[in-house]
Amino acid sequence: MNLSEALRMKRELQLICSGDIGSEARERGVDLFATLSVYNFDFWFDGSRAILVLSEEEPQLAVVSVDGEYAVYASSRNHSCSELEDRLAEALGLREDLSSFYALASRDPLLRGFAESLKGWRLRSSSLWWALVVGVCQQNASFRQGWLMLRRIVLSYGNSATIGSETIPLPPSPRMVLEDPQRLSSARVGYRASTIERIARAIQNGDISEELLESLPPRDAEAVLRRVRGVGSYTARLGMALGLRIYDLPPIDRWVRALASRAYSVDEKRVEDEWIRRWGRWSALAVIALTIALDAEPLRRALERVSKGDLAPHADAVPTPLNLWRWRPRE
DNA sequence: TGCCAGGCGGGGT
DNA sequence: ACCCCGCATGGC
Repeated sequence: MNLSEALRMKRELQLICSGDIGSEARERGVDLFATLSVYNFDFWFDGSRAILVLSEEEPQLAVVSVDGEYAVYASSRNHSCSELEDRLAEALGLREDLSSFYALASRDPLLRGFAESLKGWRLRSSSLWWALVVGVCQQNASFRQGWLMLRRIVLSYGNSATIGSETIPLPPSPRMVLEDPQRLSSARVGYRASTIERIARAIQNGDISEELLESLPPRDAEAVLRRVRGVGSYTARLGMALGLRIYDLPPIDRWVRALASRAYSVDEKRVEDEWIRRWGRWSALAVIALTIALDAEPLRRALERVSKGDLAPHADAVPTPLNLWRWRPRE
């Protein structure tokens, strides 16, 4: 199947199975609304139901409501229910025990406000492919611009699946990007386009795979990712966190560097060591939590908020990590 | 208008 | 080990 066929097909998905994770979420202290809404787009979350993309190439989706009802779908019935349910639990971080992370956060000068207001949040993970694309789109751009680029990548490839009468946009798979790399320019990702293409190629030819990276120590996994031109330490580490739940190495950018230098009273050159000393195996998760806590505000304002002790996300600001799903940019 | 933004690589010293 | 620059694009 080539790209134009894929676009035309709008593949109709089959229900594989359904159930309810509401009570398991409650037992584990998971706040499903926070988990489903944070860093999500309007076309994947509407305030009560979220779409989780479990696979882009051969579409597999889960629909999950904030009270825990779920259904998983795939393009053919040849999928085992339990396999897809495991993927859903993994994508939601449902079985990840974050109690030691929140214990650290509640005593931390940057994250105590986050710990108070979002204790039940879990990171939603994506495919490694999409996690890396997210990282590339944050390179040398504002938060807002990065998420505009990601939106346009999803919408301009037109990969989608249908469930009944509903059409759900999906990110392009690596293969789709390689078949039509031009669409990246229509998504206006600038010089990042060639990096995204190289990532797609590395995944297609097997240089990069989730299985390989999970089998390696984090620093070796980082080195494998950095062999792709345009993928540096920040992008590699963010990709490992968002795609594989490997949090040992923090994606330190200039924003985190400046904030941590201030709050922890260390020289900017020593921020990475200090961050790892404080956060240990939760280092990358703590970075992501900080962007949520400070609403990904531009550095100057984020620094002001740290001095004022204004450390909890603002419920009404848009677009922010918390409220990205409420944002509908024109175009 | 020109400058900068949640990087990166390639060039210098 | 640093330091410095250019790079597409968008927002101010």
